[in-house]
Amino acid sequence: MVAGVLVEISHQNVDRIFEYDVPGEMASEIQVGLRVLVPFGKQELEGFVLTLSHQKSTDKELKKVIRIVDSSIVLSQELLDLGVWMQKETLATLISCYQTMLPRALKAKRGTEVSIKYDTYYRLSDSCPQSDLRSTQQRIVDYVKEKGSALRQDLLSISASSLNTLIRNGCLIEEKKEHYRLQYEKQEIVKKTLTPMQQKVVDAVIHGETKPYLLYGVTGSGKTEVYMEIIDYYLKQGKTSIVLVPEISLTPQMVQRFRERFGERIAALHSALSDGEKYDEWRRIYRGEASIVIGARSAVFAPLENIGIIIVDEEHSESYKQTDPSPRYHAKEVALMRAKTHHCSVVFGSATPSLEAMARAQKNVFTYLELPERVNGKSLPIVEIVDMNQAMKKAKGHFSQRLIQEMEQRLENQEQIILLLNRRGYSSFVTCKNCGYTFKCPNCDISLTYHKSSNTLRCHYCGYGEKEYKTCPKCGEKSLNNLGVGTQKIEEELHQILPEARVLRMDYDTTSRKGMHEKMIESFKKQEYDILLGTQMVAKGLDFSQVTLVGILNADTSLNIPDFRSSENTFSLLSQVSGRSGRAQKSGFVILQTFNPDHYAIQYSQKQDYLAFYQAEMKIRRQLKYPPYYYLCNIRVSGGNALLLFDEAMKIKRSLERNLDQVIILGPSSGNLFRINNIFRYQIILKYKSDQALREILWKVVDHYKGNPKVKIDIDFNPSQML
DNA sequence: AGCACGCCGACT
DNA sequence: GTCGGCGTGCTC
Repeated sequence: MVAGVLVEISHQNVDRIFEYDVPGEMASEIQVGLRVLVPFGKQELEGFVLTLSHQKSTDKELKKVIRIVDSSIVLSQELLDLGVWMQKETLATLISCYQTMLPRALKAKRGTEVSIKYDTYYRLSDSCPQSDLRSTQQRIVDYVKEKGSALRQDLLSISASSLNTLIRNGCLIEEKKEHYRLQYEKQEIVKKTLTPMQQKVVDAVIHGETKPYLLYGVTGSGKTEVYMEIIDYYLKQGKTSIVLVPEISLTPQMVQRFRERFGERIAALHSALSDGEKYDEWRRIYRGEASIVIGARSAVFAPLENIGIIIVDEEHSESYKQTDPSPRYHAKEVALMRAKTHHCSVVFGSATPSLEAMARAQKNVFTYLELPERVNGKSLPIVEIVDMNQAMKKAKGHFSQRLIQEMEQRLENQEQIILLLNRRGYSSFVTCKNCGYTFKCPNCDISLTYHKSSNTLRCHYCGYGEKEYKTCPKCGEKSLNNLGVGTQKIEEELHQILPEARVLRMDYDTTSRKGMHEKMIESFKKQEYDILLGTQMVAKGLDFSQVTLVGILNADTSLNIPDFRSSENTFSLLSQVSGRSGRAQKSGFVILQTFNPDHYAIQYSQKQDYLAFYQAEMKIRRQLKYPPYYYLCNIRVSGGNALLLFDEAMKIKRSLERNLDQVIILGPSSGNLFRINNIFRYQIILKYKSDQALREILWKVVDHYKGNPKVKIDIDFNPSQML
């Protein structure tokens, strides 16, 4: 037999099937979707078996498969097909598509093996006398009899010596069972009664057409309950579910809510798990032991069969697009593709739907559903804008008089406050007030950022660092200015303004230790603190009943990012964080400090009017030919020689101009990330309405440069950001 | 990605 | 004359 194998190297040159001879003794075991070890040139590599046949398709002598790695397949036919689709969609290598579908422990890659852990169990043998044993032995036998099969550790705790005697006498038979690193306690099943509006949405999905749905639900409208009810319906039909959430909202609390309802039917896949734990969860899913998978982007590849529903929560989140390592896939598109093969519906939920999703809803590609009211019957919080251009004069640090006044009142009433420091697109670079000198990375054209914890200036792109300077290296003046505020600075200010307030600071520094994030949330919930101060991470999903005030310290930093989605992202962030206020009995209030009080994203945030924002933003997108009116594609050309690179980029542009019509071609431009780690880059941006010929032509470009060490081509369809 | 083969510059 | 640069090509 001949096996067609795709080896583990992600490179255009070898991203194709290589054929191997299957030795006779392997013929009965080998299957498509298994990993095998094969000789490849001088090396030995792992690869996936993609085809099996009785005839080779080359004249060359075939080498032999060395061994089979897996006892059962790691990629089903569905996932193998999905990979081929992804490869065409993203123009990445096929092997990289398969690698991203699997937990690290199963990626065809040598040296990544994670050992399965086993527990030892005992059951009674037929020859075992049921009575007339010594008393401790009898206790063990009774215990095993009652349980059917008992864990060694438990029996040891009764009596080690009696256990050994029983084993020696052949009374107990040893069994090995897989030990999952994560153990779940059985939960009381909690089910909340749905409001009529929630029920209506549930009915629409489970009894309606099999198609994608967009669920627009304001913050606090109880979307999660709706998801769970839908999942429950399919669970009872013997079907499985996928729930995608942004990594940032995949908190233990969130998983806990699902576990309270569905117990051990839940498998959670998130970055906090170790490789071994992820592998265990993957195997529970694979074996059908878990039928509801909740996880971030890559959970869309969960090895489920018979999927009944796919839910994408916080649909607007940019985290569903993979940017950095290729394949640059979009989990929402993968979800739609899997739904198509499984003939199931998809629910995209958000309080601020992406323009793309909303536009699809308006064209009835998605069925539009809404939850316009909060479950507690309260109206959305009132948002007050403070114009910082005026308020600066009387402000203390970053706090306007109005905000301080409101905070004092909450402290008096023993209510809680959330403060958001919008750090998106924010950098704390160091400049000289005297001569304007800024510290830049010697390898990248990027300003260095000040890191207080280590007292160093660091480059975010390559990690280069140098110690902090006291004087300007150019003019020698002692007038270095640390631009940009961190949460630490704000915390210091708070202590001066409200010395009695108990402040909890939550940012990447304080939550990086494992488990800190949830600890902080718990202690804030218990009202051990008055004020929760943090970055983006305080905006999402948190549900604190005692929070009645949200203060947004700087609403507009994210407006200044040179990206066409900056308004959308700002509107979304502001809506999300405002929604943290007034979630229980008390009404919520929001103070929004801004230097751009007239900007439409700010204005509509204040009014909490998503639809009006949507319409305003759509007009702008149409004028500027941006999504959802046009698709975007970013072609990145990078390499070590800037001059040669520009020539090559121009060649690509001209060739695209010759071969494509009705496509707008911009660039090549260097952008502000021109040089990173001494690698230069240009980008060409395409705007297009229909992509019929585009992928084929771009594939030819990729093919032309494959193996060229001087020019690297990276293609990103529908990029999430375009800096 | 690795690794070998091959064709031109500065050395014992 | 040789050692070694990295351009080019191949891996079933």
